[in-house]
Amino acid sequence: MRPKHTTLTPQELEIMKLVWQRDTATVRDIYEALLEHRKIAYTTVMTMMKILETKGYLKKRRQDRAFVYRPAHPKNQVIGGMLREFIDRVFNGSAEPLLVHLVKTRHIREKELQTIKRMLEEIK
Amino acid sequence: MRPKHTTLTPQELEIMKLVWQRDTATVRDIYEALLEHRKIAYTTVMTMMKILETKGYLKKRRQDRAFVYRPAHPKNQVIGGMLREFIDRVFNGSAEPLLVHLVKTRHIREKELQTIKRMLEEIK
DNA sequence: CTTGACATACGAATTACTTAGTACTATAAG
DNA sequence: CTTATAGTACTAAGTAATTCGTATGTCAAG
Repeated sequence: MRPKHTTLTPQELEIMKLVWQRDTATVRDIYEALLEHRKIAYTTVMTMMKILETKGYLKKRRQDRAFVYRPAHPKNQVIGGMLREFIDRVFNGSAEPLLVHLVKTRHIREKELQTIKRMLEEIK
Repeated sequence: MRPKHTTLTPQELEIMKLVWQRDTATVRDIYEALLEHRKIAYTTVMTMMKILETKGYLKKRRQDRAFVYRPAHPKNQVIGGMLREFIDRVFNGSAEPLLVHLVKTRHIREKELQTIKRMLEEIK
């Protein structure tokens, strides 16, 4: 048996990103946005958004004939959860080895270091 | 159709971690290690390791009656790939918003900042 | 030689994820 | 009123991931 994803699956995430961007969106809105990047059927988007609703990531409200969806949780919270899950699964819960990778692959450079410094200062 | 995972799935990762730890391992080695944390069948482990071999993550060699497996690629390389895929998928390829999350959730503190600083110095 | 332990090979079952087709309904245009 | 349009509901189907059972073979102990 395959264990259920506790966080967003790749396709779900793709849709959620678009909804967060718009704050409210219809199936058609998302369908058209996705179409710019790849072939996809309208009903596929509908199914995904229905799933996202039953999973508690989207709320819907009827407006005229169509449903208008909006995020049930802020982006930061959901993405944060995904990051936490990733760190737990891949790095056994500690961020430091993750940082090592980021530095060695040059994802972190001086610029990003300044960002971190500034943020740490602000928190204090 | 669901796109094929280019990186390790959760269960595959769990096994790979144990193999990297040991450098070489038999199905029985991994089976016993996994058993300490959860109920699992011997053949399940065998199947997973066979899959990992066909996917190119493990190499096997017969020794007496059993196969001895060893990693086909260093841990750093594979984990690095997973991290890259995650950053691409979740943060559209840029590490900075990831860092923002790490700071805000207190995964990065002064200690980790020093680590980064030191590593950046060494690379220069 | 027989039997038990242990290994692999093969295949099946279940659930999740992803995609999309068909049927039906309601509104709007002519 | 009829028809085209646009929406939802329902169903189905294919692939991937995960788990494990059964069949089979080999070796060593008694």
